Amino acid sequence: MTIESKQSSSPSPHPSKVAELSHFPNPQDYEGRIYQFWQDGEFFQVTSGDHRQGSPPIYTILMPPPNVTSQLHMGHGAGYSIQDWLIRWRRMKDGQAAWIPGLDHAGIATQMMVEKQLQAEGISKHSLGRDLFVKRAQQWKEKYGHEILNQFRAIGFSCDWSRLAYTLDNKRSYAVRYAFVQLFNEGLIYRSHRLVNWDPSLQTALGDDEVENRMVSGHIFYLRYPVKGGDAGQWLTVATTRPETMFGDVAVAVHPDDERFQQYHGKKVILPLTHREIPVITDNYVKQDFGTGVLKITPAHDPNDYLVGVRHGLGAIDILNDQGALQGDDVPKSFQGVDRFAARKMVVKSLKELGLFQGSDPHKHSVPYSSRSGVVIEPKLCAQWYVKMSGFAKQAATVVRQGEMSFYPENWQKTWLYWLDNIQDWCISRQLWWGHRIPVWTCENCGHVFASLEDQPHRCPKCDGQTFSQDPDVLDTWFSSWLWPLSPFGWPDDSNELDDFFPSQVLITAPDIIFQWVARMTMASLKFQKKLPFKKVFFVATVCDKKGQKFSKTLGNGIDPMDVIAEYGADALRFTAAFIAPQGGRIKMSMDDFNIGKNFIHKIWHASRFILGLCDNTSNIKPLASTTKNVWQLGLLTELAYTIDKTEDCLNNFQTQAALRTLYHYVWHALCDWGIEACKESFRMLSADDQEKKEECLSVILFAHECALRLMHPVIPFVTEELWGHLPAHPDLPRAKALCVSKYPSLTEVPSEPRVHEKWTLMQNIIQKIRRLKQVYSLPKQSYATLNVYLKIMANHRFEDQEELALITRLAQVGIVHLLSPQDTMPAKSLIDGTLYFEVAVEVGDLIDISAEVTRLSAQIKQAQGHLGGVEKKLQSEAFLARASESVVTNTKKQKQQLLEKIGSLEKTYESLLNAQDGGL
RNA sequence: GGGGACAUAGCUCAGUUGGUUAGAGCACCUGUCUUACAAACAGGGGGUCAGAAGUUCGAGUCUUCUUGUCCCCACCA
Repeated sequence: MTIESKQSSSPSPHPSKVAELSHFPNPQDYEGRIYQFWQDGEFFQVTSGDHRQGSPPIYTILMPPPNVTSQLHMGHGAGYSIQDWLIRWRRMKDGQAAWIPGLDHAGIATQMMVEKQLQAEGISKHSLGRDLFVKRAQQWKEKYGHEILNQFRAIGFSCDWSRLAYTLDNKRSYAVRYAFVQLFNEGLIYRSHRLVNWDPSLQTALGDDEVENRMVSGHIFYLRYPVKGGDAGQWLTVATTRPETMFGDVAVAVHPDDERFQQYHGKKVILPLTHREIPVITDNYVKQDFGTGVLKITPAHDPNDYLVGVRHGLGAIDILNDQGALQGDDVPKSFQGVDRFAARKMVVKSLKELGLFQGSDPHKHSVPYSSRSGVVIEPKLCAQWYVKMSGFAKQAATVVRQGEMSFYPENWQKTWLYWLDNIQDWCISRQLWWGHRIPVWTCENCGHVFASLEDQPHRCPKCDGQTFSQDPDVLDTWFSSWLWPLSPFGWPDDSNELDDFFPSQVLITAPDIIFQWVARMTMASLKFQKKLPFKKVFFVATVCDKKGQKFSKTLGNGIDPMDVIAEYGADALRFTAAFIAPQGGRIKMSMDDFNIGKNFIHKIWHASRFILGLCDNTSNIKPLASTTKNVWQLGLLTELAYTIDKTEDCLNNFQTQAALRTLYHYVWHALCDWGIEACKESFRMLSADDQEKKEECLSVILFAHECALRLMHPVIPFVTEELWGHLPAHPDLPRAKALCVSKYPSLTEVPSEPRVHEKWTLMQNIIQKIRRLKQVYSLPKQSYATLNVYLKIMANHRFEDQEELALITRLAQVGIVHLLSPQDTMPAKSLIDGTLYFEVAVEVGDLIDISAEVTRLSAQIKQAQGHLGGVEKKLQSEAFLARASESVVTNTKKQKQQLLEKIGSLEKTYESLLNAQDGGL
């Protein structure tokens, strides 16, 4: 079924087609109504299964599901606007396109928001209990999920709402369990006791990607550890940024070759404050020239020390509890329960009292922070679940190396490969309550540990036992996100939907989740479906404030899309976001920028008003094929054809900014500045009874205008849909029920003639030069209607048609334009300008003193001669003639000829001006 | 330390196999309420393309270095 055959049977969304458009577009008058119309028409819903009867596969884009932590910000607004642009474009082009909407439960981020909320209410999460806490989180999700969906509609996103998926709903949860169980049974998920990133505030392990390293100005402290059996005052001085971890020290290490410490090899030192004895070990890891050359080894609280500890079989002493306070048998009584930062000061103070503190130096170093809670991460030894990544990473790297998957901009490839080639296993367990519960069970009878697809397993696979305990932890939120290319389509059940929508065509997302999300989706799809989830990944720009700082809640520098919509309208938001978004990199955005979009909408609104006005007098609109097209008409249509061609080319390569600039130029300049203005003049020149010619004008301008609406619709859907409804249909542009499902203009449907376009451009240049002379020399306005203008054409275009000269005359607002042959002499007392292709003279007589023009003309001649000099030098160079391509040489020769002609003509004019000046004196 | 960039008009940025005299939007200046649009129209001014060297007949574009800014990854206690 083609779109065009769905002829209008539903009521129009518009109150009245003949109603005058208001003077100023007010988006609030129509945006809500239009969106309702789209929804009622179900225009964005995709019927799956259609394509298997011979239609092409469905063009699909997966929306990166926004977190339900809070409402959307302009970062979403900008990134999603681009997606909606592309999906609307494809829908109009192909007849079907699916944008799959979703919401992400955002495990840790949402849990934190709920905890904060509880804290504000004075409720502790533990007193509330797990079940009630999850209920609170669900309420949070309902509230913000609802708000987000409202925002989507307000911005005009054309998602297929019937396919809305949520990472924590039943189907998606089943997919998560299925994936987990499969990987578990294959041995790709395992449990391991090792050092993890611990967030003492949220009291959970974090993935490496949830840790943010910040440069901090701190101190490096020098602590003296007395040597066992040594003289009083004999000690080794260690350098550390974390004195409070000394109770967990298991050794001090020096470099084996460090001559300063040879005598201590094999000896022991006494840990101050606890009097525990620890060995002096040697390890190449120690840098002799850093600090004191003596390193304290604290395996339980430092990743590097951990490795040293493992190498030397030292064991580890954990001295911190889950909240980050000191605790344990090795911690002296007075330090028990003291927070790590308070303990730092206490240790320094105590050592000072003992004379074992040797001072401190300011020290800049990087400190890991939780990107969630913002507190300092504590490395902690504990058991967590991991996914073995090496196999996944290899595959994901290979597909990119072999060019099966590509990035826009492509430089992300290196980042991708570097990460995958150095990948660490993925820690997927979190000590949280909000998320997918880990489907691992322990049989209480035999102790067997197994993963289960069932909500509640019935019997132990090993001993038939019937009571089990489930792992209390939940999965990393990305463990559901990485299934996103599959889970919205019924996976893992055998599903036709999957055939329809998997793989999708392109992923459009922010570059900062390339590892967490993009890479892992690639891995999951390759693993579970043996296919890439998408072959192209387009990274949108990051939205920042004017200073280049990323929008953030804490800084309060963000822009709320709803504020933008209230002040400027959704179309202005979308247009502006697309217009200022660079290719990659960052968008520096401020509220004022949305005037760009607002102005454009204003412009297209008024163009429509004008054309609607023309339609009032003429009911008959001819097909284009039946019209004889004059220069501006064919010129405009050709420009339209170029625009269609270039836009398509840009969009295919995700060059959205170039595409939008092309469209902007067409609408504002080609259509409004030149097309409509020429159309007005044509109407004025035609006699009242020349109805046929007027109908031809109308046909062309209406066609060019409706194509503009169609071309712009994916970017500014509301205003174009609204205007489209007011304008009469053009016979060459069949209409569907709505603009959003009408056909996108295609090159083959637009008459074009490059030679005529060239001529129309030449005429525009001539008109601009004449206007320039009038204004630069401040000719009195009263004289305009009687000005004589002389025109020489050197380009290969003929101006025999009086209508064309008349059009120049009218658009340039002069009295009359006379055509001269290139050999003729320009009249005396005139102002001259031109290019290589033409020359114009505005005869001014004694209106103004032309001595200034004499000076300007001589400067012009000089400039042209300079240019000629350069060209001649090129042509005299044998190297140039020998090595430059033939077309370049030909062009250069042609250029030389044109320059010579121009200079000749200018000199002639110069002479006559001089004579006129003399004569006038 | 490793990697990725960026540096073009006052501001934000285009400039995709090197090829006429480098463009746009905003801002600025001048004129105009010309019956779609003053949120507009018409016109104008403004850039030794960060600096240096090299490759080339020819460099904003390619190579190297220098300077300045940003991002990512890793991390020395």
